[in-house]
Amino acid sequence: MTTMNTYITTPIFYVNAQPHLGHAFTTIVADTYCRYRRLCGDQVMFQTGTDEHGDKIGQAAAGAGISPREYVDRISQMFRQTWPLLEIKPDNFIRTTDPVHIKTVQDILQQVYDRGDIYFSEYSGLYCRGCERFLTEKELVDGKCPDHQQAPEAISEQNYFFRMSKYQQWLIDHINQHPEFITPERYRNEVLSFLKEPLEDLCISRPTSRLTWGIPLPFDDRFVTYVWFDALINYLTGIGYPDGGQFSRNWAAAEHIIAKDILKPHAIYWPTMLCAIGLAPYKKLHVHGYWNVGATKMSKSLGNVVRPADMVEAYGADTVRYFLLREMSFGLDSSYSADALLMRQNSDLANDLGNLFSRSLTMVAKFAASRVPAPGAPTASDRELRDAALAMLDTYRREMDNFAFNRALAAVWEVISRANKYIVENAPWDLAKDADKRERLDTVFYYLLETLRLIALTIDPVMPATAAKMRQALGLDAQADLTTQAVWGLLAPQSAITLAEALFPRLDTGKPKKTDEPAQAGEKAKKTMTPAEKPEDESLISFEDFKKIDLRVAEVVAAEKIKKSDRLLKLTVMAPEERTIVAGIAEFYEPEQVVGKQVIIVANLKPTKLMGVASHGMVLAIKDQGSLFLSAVSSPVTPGSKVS
RNA sequence: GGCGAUGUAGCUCAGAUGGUUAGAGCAUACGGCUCAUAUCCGUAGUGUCCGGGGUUCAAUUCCCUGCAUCGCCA
Repeated sequence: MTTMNTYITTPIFYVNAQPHLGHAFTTIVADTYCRYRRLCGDQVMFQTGTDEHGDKIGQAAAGAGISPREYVDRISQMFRQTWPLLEIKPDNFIRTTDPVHIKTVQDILQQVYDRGDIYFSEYSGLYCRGCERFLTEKELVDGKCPDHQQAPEAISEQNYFFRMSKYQQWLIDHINQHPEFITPERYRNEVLSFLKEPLEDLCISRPTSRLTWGIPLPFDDRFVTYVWFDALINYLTGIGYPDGGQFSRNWAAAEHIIAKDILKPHAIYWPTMLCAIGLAPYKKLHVHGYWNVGATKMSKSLGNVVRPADMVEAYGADTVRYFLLREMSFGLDSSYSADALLMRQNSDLANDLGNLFSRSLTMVAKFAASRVPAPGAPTASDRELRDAALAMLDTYRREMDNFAFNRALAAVWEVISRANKYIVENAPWDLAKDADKRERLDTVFYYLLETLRLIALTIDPVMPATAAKMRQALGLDAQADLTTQAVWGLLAPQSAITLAEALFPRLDTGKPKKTDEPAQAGEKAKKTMTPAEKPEDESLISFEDFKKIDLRVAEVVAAEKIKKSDRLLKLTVMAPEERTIVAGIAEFYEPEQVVGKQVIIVANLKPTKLMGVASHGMVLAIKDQGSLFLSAVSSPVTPGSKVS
């Protein structure tokens, strides 16, 4: 049997913001899928990394008063340090500032240029610095970029263009001939519908007069490379293109995992670029949806960003991984909330799986001297449990192959539920009282332990630490393997099992267990209140309340007066992402006085419109005897730093 | 404005080439067990399957239309 190769990538993440839930999800999916493929015996290569060039990076670095190099090193490091917290183990972490990547990008540009697929042309239009691209008139709302609330600048410039249009028909044919090229189907349809209109050529350069933080074009040093053309090539660089040992084998097996916001570059720019380079397109593109936070979108400018490190600290890596994969139907949006996570933790993990594991092992310890007993002849109940577990393995594999992690996990949990039922059906505690029923008891335990073994096997890619604990308690090899271990009856009778700690704690939901009568509920609330926090505390807030306020340092990079308003200034700040904040300080500050200042902002205030300008946050200022002073930072810090 | 998707129990969602009682989990109520992390098992519900019209013996499922939400495009 030949070994299958799998090459999985996440996007390289843009270092203009710290890692958040969205980044974490993509990377958890990639890691889980990689672990799953390894379990199936594949040779797997898993790559993630950071994207570090472009306008916004240059600006953010300037805003922080450090060099772009220092800036990208800092943020890239945050990504690199986040993944181990989530039990994510990439084989390669690539950075677009790596010398080998820069060289590869230049080689490819030269090659495509030499073939005549890059040409020089003049372009004039409205350029939005926030988007780092030209906008069409129709995209503007009130003359401004709808995403950045900024009037674009009219720019006329010469640039290099990639003949993307030349490959349009080829791409349409390729997608039609390969139904699984882009999945789920909704995104494939979206791309095909986009391709019904003529494709424009892609501008792939930026003049150094406007941007220097990028890869110089090899054939014209007055320009640097457009970030997407630079970034996408990471997928090749990371596996040794053009002649690294494993390149061709890995490239044929390339599967990219992305969120839906970067569908176009991956589904359109990238395949046409590959075609121009003379390479086959990647094998598959897997597109997932967004995580909303509660009922609203998670966005940098709303300031409701969920940080993976915080989640892990609160719930543990396995719970976070399980929750995200169980809750999201791949391709669709889902919403994250602490409540939903607690529900999963308590119901699925602590009550169902954790308790099943705990009660089973305790009973084997108590009634079978911590040894795996030898099974006797199976009854209908035994066979039913075994068949359910074996059938689950098939469903599990099918759904995992399909990226339907939620369904794969649902199938596993059906067996967990089935096993809990099996215990009640067979009541081992009763069997244990009767010496004549010894064989029956042994059989029940054996079937239970085998089921747990198979459960541990299937959850291994999703919850590696938990699976390892289970395997250890069951006295199994550390190495899980779906190709050899997904059969019934592998546990050796007489082998020892060891009691383990509870797999998952039950967490306090912060709600009373039952909804009592209103009066009683009040009574209860009183009881749980400590004397110290009783009556007079209405004007005091708890530390929990305080923690809700996301205070950060922001650096003002631009400021302008808002017409028809005496009091309002429109500020553009980096915190660390760019956002617009309207501040009522115009009576005290001229726009040019505030640019460059670092101030403290409330970053998670609900956005509001003031004089027609959307404001994403609030600048803190001090009022004193009719004057007003902006909050200040005692020494320069990285924009976006938390204040607490 | 164009194209597309979605709208099912309190919540999150599944589902049927149209056919007698429309499902799961969570939440709720009641009952049972005691091995177990006050866990587990059982029972009980509740739904104008978004509104309106049409096709049909029969539609929640097909068609049209309206409303709502969302996505892509312009």
